[in-house]
Amino acid sequence: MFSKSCEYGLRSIIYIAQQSAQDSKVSLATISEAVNSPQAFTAKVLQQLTRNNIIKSIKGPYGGFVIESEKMDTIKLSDVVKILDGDSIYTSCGLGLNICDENSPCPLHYKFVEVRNQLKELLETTTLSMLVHDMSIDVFHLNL
Amino acid sequence: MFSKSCEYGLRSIIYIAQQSAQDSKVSLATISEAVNSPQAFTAKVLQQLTRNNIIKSIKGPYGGFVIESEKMDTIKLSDVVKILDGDSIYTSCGLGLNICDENSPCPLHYKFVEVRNQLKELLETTTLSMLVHDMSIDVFHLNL
DNA sequence: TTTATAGCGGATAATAATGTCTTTTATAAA
DNA sequence: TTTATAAAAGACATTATTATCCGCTATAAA
Repeated sequence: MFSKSCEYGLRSIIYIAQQSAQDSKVSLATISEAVNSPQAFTAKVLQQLTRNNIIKSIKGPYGGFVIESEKMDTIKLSDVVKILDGDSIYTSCGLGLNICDENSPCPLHYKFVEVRNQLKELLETTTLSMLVHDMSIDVFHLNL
Repeated sequence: MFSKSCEYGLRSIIYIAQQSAQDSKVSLATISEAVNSPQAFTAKVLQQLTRNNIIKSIKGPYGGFVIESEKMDTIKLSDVVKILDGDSIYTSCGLGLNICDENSPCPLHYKFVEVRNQLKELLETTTLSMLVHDMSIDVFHLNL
């Protein structure tokens, strides 16, 4: 479904969001430990999210990553996916055709559109604050 | 979504099904031309489908690939996907976790299950005969 | 101001996916 | 039986993805 970069990015950002909601910033080491992802590789992913103003990085001792609280309910999962994987998962043809739309559909087009749209809907309607507030951390995990 | 192998495999098998329905077998060269896929690579994919008894290959002059007519309505798209990509697309966690189910869900689990199930449903309920009979070849294409 | 810390950036390595080429095997037709 | 044809099989090449390493930069605390 998603690339490893995107999987690590999504897990990381959900974790950072949970921690930022409690006013605690988290280091790369803490994040990669918490979401069970390779540290150096995760660093690259977080750099991309930082450059794109999704998260804020703080250098130096006691540094780490945070998400500013006012951004929590504007950042959607689709923003993260778009940065890390592009939006081809929910725009491109299931059979891999370059041209496939209403006007010139592949045999699976109409059925595929439904699946794609449901995924798109899911990613575009889920904000970080929803993931932080609607879910108890006891029930939902990020690291197995 | 799917690997290139799987995309080529699906396009090829739909094309072979359409031709077999008209009692004409098709060569690798014809197939890769018709579905716009790299010939040698497509050969490997078709070999896998042959070994798994999805299609039948005929060697020698005037040889090629066919699908036996009685198989047309038992072969589902999910069979092809399973052989070429496994079934992880509609079984595995969106965040890439190894353990993620009802008992131990990731934060996206319940929403993801819906998308996965819709995809699963699509692949498991679409047979080759459906794709051959319900669709005019004039409207639906396989090669752009 | 010095020092230790933690993220940044670039280079490099390992692995997997994608794609090609060449030889062998089966077979239909002459 | 010979010959031409087309798929099978295995080796090889290329590219993309995933992953690691190291020196650099910023910064908080002593």
